[in-house]
Amino acid sequence: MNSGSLVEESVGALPRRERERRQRRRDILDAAEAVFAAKGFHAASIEQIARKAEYATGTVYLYFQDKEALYIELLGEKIRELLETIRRHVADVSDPVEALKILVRVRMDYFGRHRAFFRIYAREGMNRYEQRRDRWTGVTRTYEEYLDLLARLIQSAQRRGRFRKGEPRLYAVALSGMMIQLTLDWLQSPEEHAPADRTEFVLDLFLQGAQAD
Amino acid sequence: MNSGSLVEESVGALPRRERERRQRRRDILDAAEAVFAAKGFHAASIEQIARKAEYATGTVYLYFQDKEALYIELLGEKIRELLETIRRHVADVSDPVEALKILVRVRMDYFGRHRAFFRIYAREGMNRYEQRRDRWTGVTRTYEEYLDLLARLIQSAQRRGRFRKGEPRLYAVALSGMMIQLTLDWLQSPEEHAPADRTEFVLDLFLQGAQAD
Amino acid sequence: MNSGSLVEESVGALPRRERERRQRRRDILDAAEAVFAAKGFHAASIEQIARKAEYATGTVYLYFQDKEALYIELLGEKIRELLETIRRHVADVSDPVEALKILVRVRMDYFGRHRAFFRIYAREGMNRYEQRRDRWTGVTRTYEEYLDLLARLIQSAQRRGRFRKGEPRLYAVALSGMMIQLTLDWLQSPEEHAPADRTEFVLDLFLQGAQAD
Amino acid sequence: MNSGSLVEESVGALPRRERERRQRRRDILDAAEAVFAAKGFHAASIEQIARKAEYATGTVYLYFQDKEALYIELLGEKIRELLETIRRHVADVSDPVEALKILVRVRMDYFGRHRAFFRIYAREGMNRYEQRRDRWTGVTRTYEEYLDLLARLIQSAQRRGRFRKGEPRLYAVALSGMMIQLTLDWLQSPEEHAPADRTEFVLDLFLQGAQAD
DNA sequence: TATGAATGAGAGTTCATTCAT
DNA sequence: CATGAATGAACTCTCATTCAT
Repeated sequence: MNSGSLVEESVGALPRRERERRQRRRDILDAAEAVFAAKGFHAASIEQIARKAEYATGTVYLYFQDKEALYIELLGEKIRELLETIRRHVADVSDPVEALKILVRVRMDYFGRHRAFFRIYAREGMNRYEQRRDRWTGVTRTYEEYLDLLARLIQSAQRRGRFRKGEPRLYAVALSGMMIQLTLDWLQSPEEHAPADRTEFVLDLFLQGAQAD
Repeated sequence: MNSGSLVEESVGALPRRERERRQRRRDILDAAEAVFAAKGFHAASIEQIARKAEYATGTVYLYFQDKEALYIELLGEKIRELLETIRRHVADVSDPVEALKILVRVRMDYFGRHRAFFRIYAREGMNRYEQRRDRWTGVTRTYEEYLDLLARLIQSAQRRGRFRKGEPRLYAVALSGMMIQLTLDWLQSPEEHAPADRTEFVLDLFLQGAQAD
Repeated sequence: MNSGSLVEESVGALPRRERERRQRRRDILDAAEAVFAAKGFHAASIEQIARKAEYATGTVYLYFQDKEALYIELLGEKIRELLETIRRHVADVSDPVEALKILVRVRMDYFGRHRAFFRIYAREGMNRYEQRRDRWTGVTRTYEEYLDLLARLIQSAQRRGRFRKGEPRLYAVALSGMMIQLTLDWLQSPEEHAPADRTEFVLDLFLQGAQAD
Repeated sequence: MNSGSLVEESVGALPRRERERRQRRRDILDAAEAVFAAKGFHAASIEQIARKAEYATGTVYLYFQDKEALYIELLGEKIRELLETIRRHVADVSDPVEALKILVRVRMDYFGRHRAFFRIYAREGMNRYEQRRDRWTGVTRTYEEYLDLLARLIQSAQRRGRFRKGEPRLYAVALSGMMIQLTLDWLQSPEEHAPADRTEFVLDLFLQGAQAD
């Protein structure tokens, strides 16, 4: 029993080394999120990020190749997380309109809880810095997957006669735009309304706008 | 004749000095628009802007206090221009829904024709750099005026029973978000659709979404 | 007369702007020579060079693309100067052995007077830093021209039966090696001998070594 | 048996601890030779050397005080080795001219077989980095011993009337310079000649150059 | 004793801004 | 006024060295 537990010490968990390594990456990513959100890519400095994460400048470079790589990884991770959260919530829902409602709620909620990330996403989101555009393919692809998911739900609703005709991608983009702008506006205003209000507002507007006559 | 021309030199026009001064400002603003649009605020350099405008670096500083001031003035001017164009078109239209249609068309058209500006507006638009937030009040105010105009039209339509209830400002923001995102998407995609298509798409979606039952 | 002199003000000379520009380049090159000689390429810093030349760091970059470009230009210029000095002295000398004597004397003298340069030349001389090897072609070519000149004189002496057979380039390289090493040794020793002594020593050794039996 | 092996463990050899210690030093020195030769002192990094030797970065510092100490020790060891090889070959040769021939052949051969070392020796050889010149005394002294050996052979030949008069050290330095430069040139050229050719070339040139009339 | 992650000083380079001409 | 060379602070990134494990 004892020896067994000794053996199993790291079963089901990562070895300490790797665990710590990931923690530090996390620390840096979190600090980067805050700083990038506050200042944007260029105005943010590696030293600020390092200081905020309570590491030395050089340490950042042990975990990320350079400033842009850190930025991309941050964005990619967050978008992936959002996409996966949405997928999880939508997975078992067969009614596409119902699924859309859930998607909008999850997304508005996610943005409400990750304001720092949202600032980056909305304001500098798909900006590309430097020359190496290939580095961005991962992020771009994830973003496209998210749009595809939205578009497929809309298409599905159209086929069932619930939504009227029209290019599904355009509906997806328009819906996305409403959510982004309403969240941005909410972030800047002195929190009059709860973000939940805006969620239902978006849903009402979009669902009536898209519904079949 | 001679004396006449002497007198008329500055009749109905600004004195030469002032005229030239404005022309130079214009040159610089135009160059700045192109360069900021292509590279974003930080990556753009004053020297590039000056060279593009065919002036020396130092000259820029005779017309604008610093880089940020130039950026803000450019943005403010463009938004003001947009707002005034909209106002002109909407002025004599008494039906608020009709006015809204015109507003959307004018705005989508404006963005379609001022892509350089739109890149700035959408991507870095409301980003503030530096600490001095007060500098931005002018731009912010103009932007708010534009949103107010939108909101008032919506409120007007609500009062006439054409639109259903709901915070007018939220409708305004949502409509704005759709337009921005659809234009952005159009800028990045390989021009499948004409932007005009997207204009009518936005109108259909919004008007049905907002209409009273 | 007066007006004539006014017109001729810059005849036969460079305009002030260009003159000053060259002077500053000179200042920087001179400072770079001293610093590179004392520390070698890597250990020398742009800031040291700038400070020595009494300019700001950034100024160096107005005249040279980067650190390596400055280094290459410095080396190239000096070697070119040496080559031209030699050519000038040798031009009218028809006897190849006599020309060789002059060449050796000029070169030893040049090194004696440009010790800083010599340190660079001898110790790090043909080292290439960074990846861009093409940048070096100019310098390399000039150096090869110098070796060719040496080799041609030797070949000429061989044809006249003054020197014995053997690959002229090897004689050139060997002679070059003697001069370099003797100068290096002289630089490090407490100036016992005048460098002129070493010049005659090299000549005696080489000419007897190479002479036909 | 057991006790025997226990006893013999360190018979005729160093204790295991010390043996291992020396082995590690060797490993590191060998790796350092390759890396320094390929990149030069500054561009080489301790981490590269450690990785090449298959140790961790920190381990290098258990065996050498710092980067410069490692560099100096490497150089010193190699020069010592060369000096000893020469001494061994020359020890029993009574004719100084014969001994010189052997010396040149051994040295050219040594350089041909230790190109990595030669690159260091010739290109950065006597460069000193940092301020602490005293660290270099060991290397310098060994180098001087080598030059002395050369000079003594020459002096000996002079006394026997085989070589003409002249400062023996200058002959030594000149001979050294020829060898260095010819080897360098050979390293850079597309191996036309075998290095052995150059060895005989050096001997011919020097011996005839130095011989008494 | 060996490890290798963390450190942080220091390097090269850029560019907003100033100012003598 | 217009110019554009000079400035120097600030930034990204590297790497010799240290030290907890």
